Amino acid sequence: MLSRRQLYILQAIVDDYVQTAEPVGSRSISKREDVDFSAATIRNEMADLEDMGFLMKPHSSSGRIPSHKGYRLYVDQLLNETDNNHLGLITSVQQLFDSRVSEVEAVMRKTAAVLSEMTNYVSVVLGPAMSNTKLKQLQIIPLSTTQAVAILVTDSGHVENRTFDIPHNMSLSDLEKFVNILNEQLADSPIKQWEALMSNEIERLLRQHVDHYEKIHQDLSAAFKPKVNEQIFYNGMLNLLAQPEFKDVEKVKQMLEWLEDKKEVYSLLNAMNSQGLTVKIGEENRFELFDDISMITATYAIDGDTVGSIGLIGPTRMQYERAIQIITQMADGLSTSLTRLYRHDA
Amino acid sequence: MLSRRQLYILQAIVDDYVQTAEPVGSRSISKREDVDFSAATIRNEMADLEDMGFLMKPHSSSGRIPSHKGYRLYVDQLLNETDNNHLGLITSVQQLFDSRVSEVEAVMRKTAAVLSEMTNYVSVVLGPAMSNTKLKQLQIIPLSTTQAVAILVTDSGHVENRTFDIPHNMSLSDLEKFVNILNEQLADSPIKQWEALMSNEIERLLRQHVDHYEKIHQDLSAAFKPKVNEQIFYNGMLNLLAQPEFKDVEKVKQMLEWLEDKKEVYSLLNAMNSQGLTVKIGEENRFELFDDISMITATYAIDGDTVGSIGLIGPTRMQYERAIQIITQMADGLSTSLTRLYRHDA
DNA sequence: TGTTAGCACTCGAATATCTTGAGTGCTAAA
DNA sequence: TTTAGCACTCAAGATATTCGAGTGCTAACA
Repeated sequence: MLSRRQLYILQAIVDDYVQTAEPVGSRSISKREDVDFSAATIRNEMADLEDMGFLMKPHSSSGRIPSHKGYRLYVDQLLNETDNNHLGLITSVQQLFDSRVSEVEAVMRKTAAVLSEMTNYVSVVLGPAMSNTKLKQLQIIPLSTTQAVAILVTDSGHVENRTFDIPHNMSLSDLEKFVNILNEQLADSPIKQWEALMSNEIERLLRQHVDHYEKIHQDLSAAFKPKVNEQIFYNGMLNLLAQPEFKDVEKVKQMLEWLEDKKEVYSLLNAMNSQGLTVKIGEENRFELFDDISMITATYAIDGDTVGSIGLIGPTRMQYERAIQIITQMADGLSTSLTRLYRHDA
Repeated sequence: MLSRRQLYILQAIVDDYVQTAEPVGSRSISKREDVDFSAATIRNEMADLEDMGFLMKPHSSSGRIPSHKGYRLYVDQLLNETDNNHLGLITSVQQLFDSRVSEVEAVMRKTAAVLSEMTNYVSVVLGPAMSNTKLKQLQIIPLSTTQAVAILVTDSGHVENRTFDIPHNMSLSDLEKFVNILNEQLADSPIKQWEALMSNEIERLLRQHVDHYEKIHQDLSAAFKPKVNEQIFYNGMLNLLAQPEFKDVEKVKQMLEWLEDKKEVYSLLNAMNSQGLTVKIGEENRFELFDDISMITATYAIDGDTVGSIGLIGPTRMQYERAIQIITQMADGLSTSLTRLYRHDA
């Protein structure tokens, strides 16, 4: 068990290092006002903390930097004690959501923007999983004799559209019939049940009422399949470049490559989905490449159901306290905002 | 006027330097098979070329590199002479457009992706100016008693949607009337004329048939105003990082910042809009920051009318010949593909 | 007159050497 | 248990050294 003093020293080192990105020496700590023990004492404590694995030295005669284990302790134990309410932040976050943005996508984008702007880290926002939304209306608008647009509107106000070629042997009235049937049958059923519904009754109905159904089905099935994949929004990648840990172009490249491959980010974020606030430090992360990168995630909910998550990516040397405050606030605000947006059944 | 031999040497230097990014010395040129004059001769010629401003030395005892003027000459005179048809390229570019992608946005994205993949430079694609497209249909789909989605479909198959709050004092039947009037009046008129139309007859009609028009107008005008601003698609920013001219993080940062501010890129691309193929070398560019960056742009057209442009951004030390070939092909393919997409009046 | 070989000279880049100072660990005394 | 003191370490920065690719110039040659 760590003594009060040891905790103090660990905290001091993390705080210092987070700010300066330089190893922290015993003297610099002993100079603090509220420290009444000497540098030598601190050195002894440091040595102990190092033995326990909370600190490291970049080289044998340098100051200490926190190890991952050190950060972990800091985040888990030292942060909880601190006051979690810097009022300035809260209000400014809440303002964002009060300005009643009414498109889901706009809200997500804005969230990402604010998140990265406030923290100077990279923000990732995973759009809400739409699997529970229901079809509100399906609409076909012909553009010409050969092409038409299919428009899917969900009860959340999410709109998807796809241009498609009208199959040769399909008349306009056929098309209308086709759409009507789909509309009647699928309206108000959750998108995730479509596949199942489709293959049963509906298929029978269609086959019965629409000529050349088989052929048409092939051509159109793609157009009417909603993409359920949630979108990912980034913001503030440039912030990363300002950090000294990215002074090497090669690393920047790796990082950007990793971010560009959204699949990876997606699965990482998704994995955190049921866990509320999460702090992954350094190699705890899946992405082994980045030893000195941490990631904080938080989830947001609609009507109490967790539907997505937002994240912050920064150096392990991160302002955890501030970042956690901000991301928590954002997640809360996002939840409120989305719940309001989705609640049409008033 | 430059002699044949001087042109040859200039070309050799550009070609070499483009590949290696290292200053080119006289000996390395004299070693070429088709060179039957000595290094000393080349040195003399080089000195002359330098006097004329086509070459530079990074320092007094190094090999030569092309100056902007040198690149300019290379692009303007030396490239035109060469065979412009490496068959391999052309077919592979054309294939892309044969695969009948049917969403405009998808085509633009794909264009950007292919462009950067083939060249290893950054590609910029400016979406087609939609000012000539016409409204096909305007549709309102209520989500609840308080919210609805407005959907605009243009004759090009472009769909835009916006969620909005239904004004308190507006009944559903009012809303329907409202939409019907707009539909009747605006259908088949080009989007750019909307503003004008709106403020005249239509406003009168609306005022006549819809209660509380003034108040409603305020709330809804935003929802029905199409954003005409063309989209910008990038691709291949990572390619840049591989270039030695970007080994400095600071510069990478500047570049990404510049690209992120789409306004600038937009205006630059837009300025090129009426000029077909364009090659801007180094400081000829508006963006003075980047002395060693070149930009190639080409325009594409729908039915013969230029509607947008695509660009490639790379180091001044660029494979101009190849890049020009590729971008030209892409622009052509894009024109064909879009013309086909927009031509519904068959 | 144009071309070439030869040679002294230049200068960046890579490498080695020196210096400095922040920081440590250990010891011995308070 | 704490602290002062001191020898020791090592990265980082400053200087010096070496190396070689490349130049310009001169003089000889065709």
